Amino acid sequence: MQDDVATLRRFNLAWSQRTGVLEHSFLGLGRPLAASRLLLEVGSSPDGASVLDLRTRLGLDSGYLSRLLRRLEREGLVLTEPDPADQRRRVASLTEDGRRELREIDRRSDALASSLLMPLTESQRARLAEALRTAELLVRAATLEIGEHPHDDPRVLAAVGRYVDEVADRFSDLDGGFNSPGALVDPGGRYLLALSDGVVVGVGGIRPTPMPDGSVAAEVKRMWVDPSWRGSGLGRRLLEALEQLAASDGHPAVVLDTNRVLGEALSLYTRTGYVEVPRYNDNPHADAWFRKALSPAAG
Amino acid sequence: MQDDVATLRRFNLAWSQRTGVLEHSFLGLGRPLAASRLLLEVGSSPDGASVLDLRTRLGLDSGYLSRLLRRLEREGLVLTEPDPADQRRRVASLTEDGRRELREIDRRSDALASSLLMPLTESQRARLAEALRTAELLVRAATLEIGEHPHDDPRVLAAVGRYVDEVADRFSDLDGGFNSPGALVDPGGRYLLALSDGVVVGVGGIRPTPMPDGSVAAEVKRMWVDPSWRGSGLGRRLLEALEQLAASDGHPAVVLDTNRVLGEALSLYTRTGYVEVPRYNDNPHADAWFRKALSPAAG
DNA sequence: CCATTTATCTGACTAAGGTCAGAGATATGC
DNA sequence: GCATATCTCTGACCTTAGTCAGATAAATGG
Repeated sequence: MQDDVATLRRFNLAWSQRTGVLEHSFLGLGRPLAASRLLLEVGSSPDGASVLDLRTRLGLDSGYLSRLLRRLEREGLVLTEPDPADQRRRVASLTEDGRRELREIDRRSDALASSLLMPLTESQRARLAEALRTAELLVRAATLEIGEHPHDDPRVLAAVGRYVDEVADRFSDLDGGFNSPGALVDPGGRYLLALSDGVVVGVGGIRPTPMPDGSVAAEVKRMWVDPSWRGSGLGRRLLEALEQLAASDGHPAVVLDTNRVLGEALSLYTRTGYVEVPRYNDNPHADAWFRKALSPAAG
Repeated sequence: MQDDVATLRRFNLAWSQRTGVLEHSFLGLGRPLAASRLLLEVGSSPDGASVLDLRTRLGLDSGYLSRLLRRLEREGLVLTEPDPADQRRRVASLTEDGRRELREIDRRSDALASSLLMPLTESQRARLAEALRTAELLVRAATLEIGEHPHDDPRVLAAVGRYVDEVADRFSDLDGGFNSPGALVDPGGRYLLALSDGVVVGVGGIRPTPMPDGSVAAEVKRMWVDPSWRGSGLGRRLLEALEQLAASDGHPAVVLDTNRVLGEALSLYTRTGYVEVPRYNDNPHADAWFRKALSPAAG
């Protein structure tokens, strides 16, 4: 661990010395860094962003943000108009000049990144890119936020939708039951989202389910991990968080069904203490059923 | 290449968002960032640093630097005294309090790096550290400076010394000829250093050498790459730079001797166009001799 | 309809970061 | 020994970054 800390710090020093330039190149366009960042943020959503939105995303004081916006307006790069739905709010969007400016910033950042890669051979570049991909995934994994969200949160619905799309791809005979949006999430269930920089990269839910013996257990449903996040241990963390949720609801056990085609999932369950049990439901796409008892103290 | 540029930029964004905090934690000690950086820089050399030195290393305006130093002096963290060798100059060094403060900054940086690694499993941490090591090596390789330095530059002598130590380890019967410092570098030779952040990570030289056929060729001598830099392509780049140097001196060819024990070196030579030739000197530790003709236009 | 809350903006203020023009002292070249 | 260059410092000045206290206008709850 101490070695890893030293490695991280050494890397960070070397990296920031070389890419600090990259950040400051925004200043090369004769604009303070904060203004450039704001321009980027306004441009990140195609239909503009509300001032409130920008404030939370950039973490700026409202007075400061207001002045920065005035500056970009004076430069003719953004346009702010009242929000028709709520006249107190204002939405900022890029002008044509603003979009051009954004492309220029993008071009410069690309050029700088290119100049850093240029001295390397093809195979070195590939090794570097691979290392950076790995490092990014793991650093994101380390700063992931797993939290509960209401069943009707649009992000929950969207994530479950992606889960269903994937399942539908694997079991092509499956379509009927999933076509109505209401069937995707259970209003009686509780859902967790894994967010990385505000982007949903994983979802999972539990819902109370009657067992053949008359008891009620928490059933894990709709567990999905973004393809680019597989192998990062996120599935395991989601599962553990769901188990905690179930325990805090007083459930004696967690159950789930799966299909043996999904090898990774199967091995996750057995590795984390699940034991195979007889069929407890009539899901036609399942061919394996698991159960894990929860310690009553937990939660 | 375009993909690699995008990967680099994505990584940089994710990384700087998470470690910007790390930088700003210096502010946590109630001191502006510039003052903390100055403190670090003063502390980096045990005997203190001249104001001139600090100015070039940090790239600061002399007036600004002066004020920052006064501030640290007021806080009792550094002490500046006139340089006995040149009374115009002043050298800044840490006080006992300054060293304590530096340790505190170090401790905090460690704690922050730890907190980033904490959520990861042991194996994830190891993977991340490995990726960061690779990325650091390659990024350093991309920003390496290879340049000529006088044969009596102390850094050249030190680097050649390390080369000799290593050779002496491999050929234990070798000691006599190398013991006098003067024998290590040839005043008639030209030497290249590879510098990463000012640290020597490789060396190589050429010197005119008479060939059996009466012509004179440039002989590559004292080529050495820091162990942590092997596999980064540095050897090849040094060799190419030496060839350019030889060509600019008007030499028709580059020659070198080596020993078959040094497999990596051997394969570098054959890969880059060297062909084996008969013995051209009486080096008792060599058992292979190579030659590469230079195109007269080059240089 | 009125009190309260919400969203944005303006004005006043502060610290940080940095530049520029000399002043003053010391070293160096001739 | 004198002109010139070098090194550090102070004073004046500027922009950037950010905070805080209201003012204003629109929405919301009752």
